Amino acid sequence: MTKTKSSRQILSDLKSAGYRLTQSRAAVVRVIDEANGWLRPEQVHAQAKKHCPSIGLVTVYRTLALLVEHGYIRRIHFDDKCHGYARVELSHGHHLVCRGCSQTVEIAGTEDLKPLMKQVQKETGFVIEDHLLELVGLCRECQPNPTRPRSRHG
Amino acid sequence: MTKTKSSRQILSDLKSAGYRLTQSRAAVVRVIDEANGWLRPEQVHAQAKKHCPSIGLVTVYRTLALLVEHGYIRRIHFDDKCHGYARVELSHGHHLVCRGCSQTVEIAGTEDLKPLMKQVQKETGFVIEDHLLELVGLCRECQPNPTRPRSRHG
DNA sequence: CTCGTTATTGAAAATTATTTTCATTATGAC
DNA sequence: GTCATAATGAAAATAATTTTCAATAACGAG
Repeated sequence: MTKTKSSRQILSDLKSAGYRLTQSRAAVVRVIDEANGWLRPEQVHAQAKKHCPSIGLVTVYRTLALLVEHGYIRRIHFDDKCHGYARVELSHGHHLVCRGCSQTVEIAGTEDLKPLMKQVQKETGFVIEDHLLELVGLCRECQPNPTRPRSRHG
Repeated sequence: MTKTKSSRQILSDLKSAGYRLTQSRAAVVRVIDEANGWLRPEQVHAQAKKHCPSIGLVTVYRTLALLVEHGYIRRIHFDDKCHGYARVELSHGHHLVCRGCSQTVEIAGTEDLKPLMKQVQKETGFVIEDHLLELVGLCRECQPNPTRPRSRHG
């Protein structure tokens, strides 16, 4: 249902909104658009440099914030201090994270949440616009060896 | 189903696991136990000081990490850099965040996710141990005035 | 196309949550 | 009580993110 906007469309939207159409912004938007999962700011920066070699990490942060602000992308939270960013459509996929090896799998099936959302809307009066589900567990390979890795804060 | 362990029980579990039973730890565990929602490390520290005036923020962090490690509490993520911690039982409640005023509401009803979890386990081979659902929307009060607040990164 | 205004940028400094280091303290076994 | 050592607190270190500010580039007017 929620159709992701193309790079071009996002840029033209921003232009209409009064923002200047800079190479840096084009680069970041393009990177996000072409990625098929979430990216950390550093990764966005690395990729964006290919299209706009002079772009700085600071501008990446600023552009990401702009895109979040305008609802084109969504911020994703992780256990360590790093955040990730993904196109809005992608962030709707559920997240399955392995506690053992940290691999992350995207799972479809937002449909299953519909009834829950409806119920919550009724009970709380909130209008729900977005959701993010993170499941944590052990993948097949880590199950025989469920060592709890001294999570990245050590 | 998931019954929260009492302060006392957690402490005695830790003792059995070979950890020393210090005043600092007792204080942190007690604070977490008495809170009826999530707390940021700073808040835990402030509360814990009432029971153990000498406790330092560093020890709070260490104790929280210990409790997470052993599965007594769960870390919760926020848009800004601050994390929150809550008893496991609480963290299983779903999270409803208002995009307008940032208020966060805990909602029960993990049951609705059971079928989804089962399906995912079957499809992916993961053993799912925990989950975190964040719903984002607008609360009743913010609905008439859906100004997007320059999210806390400014 | 050129010029001027001004939004945007990059680099470096600043900020802030969290972690590490290490000398000191307090817990628990004897 | 005494002792070995896990645990602590203070300060320094770290790392992601923001802010500052002079330099640059986008784009509307001419």
